Amino acid sequence: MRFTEDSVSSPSRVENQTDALAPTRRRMNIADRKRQILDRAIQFFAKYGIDGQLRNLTKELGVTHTLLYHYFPTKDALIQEVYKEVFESRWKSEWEELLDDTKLSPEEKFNAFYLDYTNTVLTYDFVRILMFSGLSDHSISDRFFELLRSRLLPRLIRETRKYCNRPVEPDPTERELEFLMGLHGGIFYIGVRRWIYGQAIYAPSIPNPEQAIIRDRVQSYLHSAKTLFA
Amino acid sequence: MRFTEDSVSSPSRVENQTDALAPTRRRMNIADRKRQILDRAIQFFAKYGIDGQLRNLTKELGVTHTLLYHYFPTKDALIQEVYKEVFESRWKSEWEELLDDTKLSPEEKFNAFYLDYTNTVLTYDFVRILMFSGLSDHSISDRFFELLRSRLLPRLIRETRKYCNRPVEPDPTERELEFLMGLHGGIFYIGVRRWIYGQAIYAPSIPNPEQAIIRDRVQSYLHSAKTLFA
DNA sequence: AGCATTATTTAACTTTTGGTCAATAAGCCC
DNA sequence: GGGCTTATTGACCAAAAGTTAAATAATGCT
Repeated sequence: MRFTEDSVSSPSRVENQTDALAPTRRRMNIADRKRQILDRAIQFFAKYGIDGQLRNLTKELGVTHTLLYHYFPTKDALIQEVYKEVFESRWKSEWEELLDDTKLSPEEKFNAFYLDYTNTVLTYDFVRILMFSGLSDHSISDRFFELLRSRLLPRLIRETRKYCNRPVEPDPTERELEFLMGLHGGIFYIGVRRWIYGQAIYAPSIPNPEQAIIRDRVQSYLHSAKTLFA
Repeated sequence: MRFTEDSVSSPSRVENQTDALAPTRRRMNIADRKRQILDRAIQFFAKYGIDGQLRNLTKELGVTHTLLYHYFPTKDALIQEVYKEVFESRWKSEWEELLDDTKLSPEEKFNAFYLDYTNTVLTYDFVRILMFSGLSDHSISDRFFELLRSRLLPRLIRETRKYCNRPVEPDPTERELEFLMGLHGGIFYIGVRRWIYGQAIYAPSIPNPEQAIIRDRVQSYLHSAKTLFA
């Protein structure tokens, strides 16, 4: 009922065709077709949620919904592959390298990391599918947060401490982590506002607004950490 | 398919009954029943989303799904009432009064407001239904954000400026608003983590953790605003 | 050109699910 | 306690939506 899928795009089969009139049909390479289905499924489920109907998804592709069963045994299997694709294949190992770089200052690292994180993760597909999956079963989204928790947060805390001229050794305290989550959540919320609540974020008066926003918040976070954990 | 509703609670009709054996049934006062349905519907749709099935909802109430149509003309009408209830009846006019209070310092106002806001708005029902509604059609959640934008944000910016000893008159700049949204989003993200991603927030090592977390972040926000907008 | 393979479609099945309506019975009034 | 009102139910409908199986035809190979 919700997530209406009325205005799906037309079949659009007439592409790269010599004869534009003939209803050019089928026979696509199996790997390409699977790839095409998966790509479209990501957009589709991001838009309509996992309750979106297969018949509408395939209508966007210009094929019959039964064709899906040639590539995925069940709808749920397709969705699992969508999750896998979105959550796992978007993780950048460069982030860890960046945060471990010895030539950058903590502030530079924070700025660079969160700018790239924003551009990579805070996309329409990612934010919405993460939200849909969390709402239905957070065991799926857990895998992504586990990466965050184990790979990124410790490094960000370490850099915070370096910025504050504090010793790096002991494990992050809960208070430190929560304070960091304030920054992190505030940035993630940018994606929520934009892609879920449909709010325009970009302030026209600010040049390069995304970067400026992050810069303000990072500076605030680091500066406050100095006084907060003194 | 998603949002499985298998483990719904049993009918549980045997309550406040003299004869516990007899399958005690029907005839509830019409206002009470409607109230009861609405309350349960809020919980239900918060848990399973608006695609949750009426038969499962009424199973939790111990009645047939057709009974709903005695109180609500259609499923959508019920959902609209759920939205109305969740979004409109939880708005506290006290928040505006609190922020306008002349006897409190800006910092006290921020702390008191966000603590109460957290306890009122960042509930299971509210956060999830806001998210579900945003994902399906943000025209609904817009109403809530409009309240936020027109009633709360200007006051929070005003208090920020007072804290910074800056003039209150001109309209909030986009940079100021975005910086405030960093705080606000970080706090809302507490609810997202807890109620959508199922993550435990509370740090056992911190006494009264919710208040402490907010205090840290508010102090950071205000303090940074001073240097940021100098 | 003809044939074999198999991607794709057509038709059909099944379950789910919102919704309707007549039948039933709980509670109230006299 | 008999009857009236109406809350509640049970049987049923139709459309939606996942899934299956057989039929069709595009493509590659020889």
